[in-house]
Amino acid sequence: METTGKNFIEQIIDRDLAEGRCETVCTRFPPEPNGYLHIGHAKSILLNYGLAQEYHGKFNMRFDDTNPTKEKSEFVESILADIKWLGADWEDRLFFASNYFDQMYEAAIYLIKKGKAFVCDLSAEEMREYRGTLTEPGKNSPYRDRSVEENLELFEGMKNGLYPDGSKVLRAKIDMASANINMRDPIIYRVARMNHHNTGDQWCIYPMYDFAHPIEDAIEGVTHSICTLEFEDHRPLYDWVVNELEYPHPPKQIEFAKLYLKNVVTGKRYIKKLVEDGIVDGWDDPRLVSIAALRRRGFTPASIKMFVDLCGISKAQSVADYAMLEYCIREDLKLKRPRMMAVLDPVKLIIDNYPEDTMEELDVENNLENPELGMRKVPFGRELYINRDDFMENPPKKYFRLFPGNEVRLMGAYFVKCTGFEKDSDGNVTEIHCTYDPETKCGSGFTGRKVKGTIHWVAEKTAIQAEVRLYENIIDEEKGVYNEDGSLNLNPNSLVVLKDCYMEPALKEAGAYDSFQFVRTGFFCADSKDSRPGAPVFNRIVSLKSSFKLPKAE
RNA sequence: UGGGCUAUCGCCAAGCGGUAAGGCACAGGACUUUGACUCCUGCAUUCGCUGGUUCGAAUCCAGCUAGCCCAGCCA
Repeated sequence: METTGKNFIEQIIDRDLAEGRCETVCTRFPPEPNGYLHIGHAKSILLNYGLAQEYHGKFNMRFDDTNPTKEKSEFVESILADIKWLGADWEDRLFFASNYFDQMYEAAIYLIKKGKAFVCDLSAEEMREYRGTLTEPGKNSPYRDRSVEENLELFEGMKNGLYPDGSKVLRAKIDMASANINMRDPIIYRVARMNHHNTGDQWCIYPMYDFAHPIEDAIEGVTHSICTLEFEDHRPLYDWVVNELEYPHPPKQIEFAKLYLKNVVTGKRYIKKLVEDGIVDGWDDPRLVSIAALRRRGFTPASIKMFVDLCGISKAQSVADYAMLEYCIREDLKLKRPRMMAVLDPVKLIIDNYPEDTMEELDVENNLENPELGMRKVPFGRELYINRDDFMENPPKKYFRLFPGNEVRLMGAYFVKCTGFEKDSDGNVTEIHCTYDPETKCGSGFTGRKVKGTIHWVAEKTAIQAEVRLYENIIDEEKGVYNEDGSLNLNPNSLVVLKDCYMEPALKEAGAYDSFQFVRTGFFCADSKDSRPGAPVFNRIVSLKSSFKLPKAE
């Protein structure tokens, strides 16, 4: 389960430490508060936090809030809550890029004085024309050679609100002929009157990411600034900024591949659109893979950590199998939680030789693999519900659940032998009849004979009935969530499956029954909104992994 | 026809010149009060392709090919 070697980032850190480029390690997670976190962010959070732990360094939490139009306080709250839930601890180091606006402004002035930045009056369209294309170099702005004094005055004017939005920008003076478009005199400050969630109306100029980010890292003493692959082209600019600003211990940017999940909508942009279009109920809709949704559908922090570790860190574009995520939650829960019985798609089972009007309380182990979880009482009677697919009128070979003449074990109870069944006019099985053998009671030590099948059941009289919403993950990655014309490429009606469900009464004492976790494979899950730590799990959490397959017809 | 990055089993992923780890998935078998779990077993003569260097190459060199990212006053 553990990988043998260190990942490439650890190798870089080891080298930096060994060669004295840094003495300690400081990482950070710097989201823009413009949406909820999802499984991909979990990778970054756990990577950064894990590295800090591993090297006994620090992990900073920082909001990269330099573009107020998209940002909201609602998102900073949810992001903080999700990170806490995941278990990453920033201690007392919660920062906002917006708190560094003064220092960024000073840094810009420093650059102007060095002759490395200039105020440009080109319009956005003109700027685009001057920038050149991927294959052709750009050309210098006519404002590029303004004097330091003029630039200083103009920049101060920008800050003081002398110029309308979009009329002037501050640009780094680098190289308009660079093959890297990011180096073609990039904009580092813009004029924009926007209300900022943190600084209000204090500023009418805002720094751009490429200028702000390295400064934020440098101010905080971040040693390794880990981001995703699409920023590789920005690294030369990142380095340019920390160099020109002459920071004594410049931070280093390292890029790694994002995490994509097969058959699942990953990507904040799509998730956001699904939420905004009302296709899903909200950011925590269980069909999504936002952290909030994952939590609601019953995933644990440990399972997500395990998943991220299993996926590994590399620079190769990768799409993880959803099966891996499911493996992690099964693995995490199987020994920790009581496993209880429930019946979906119920059909009645009547034990003809069991006395009417009699109920008995059976003692059943909560988790066969972990006796420490204790026992519970499960009521048993003459009439039960079993899963419809646990019975077949004409079973194929190697079907060893219930069929006429066959004997199976009712889990935690007795052996029962099928004696017959009834159908309605449509041919649907309405009830199944059987007889039980009192000697075969569980725990009695009966060894007289064996059965191949064990099925789950719930006593009719005491069953808790509920409608369970099973959700199907949204999306087939190959087709995309949205078509090119913007229309939705999936049928919303197929996403939620309502199931009539009967559960054993012990669940009531264990908590609300909607905290019962139906973590299961096949892209289904149930809404576990109020899932508490330690909530029971569906007894067949693992057995549903591979349900009985019919032999292939020749 | 520009620049950057990537390429090892169906999916992740180690490997860093000495003769292809591991996990998921899958397939057999044993065990079994969950067709689960657990336990065995199998699963790349081969590392995108083609050449070259070398006693020896997934690892070095050259040339191809494929995929991803970049022309926001977004991050």
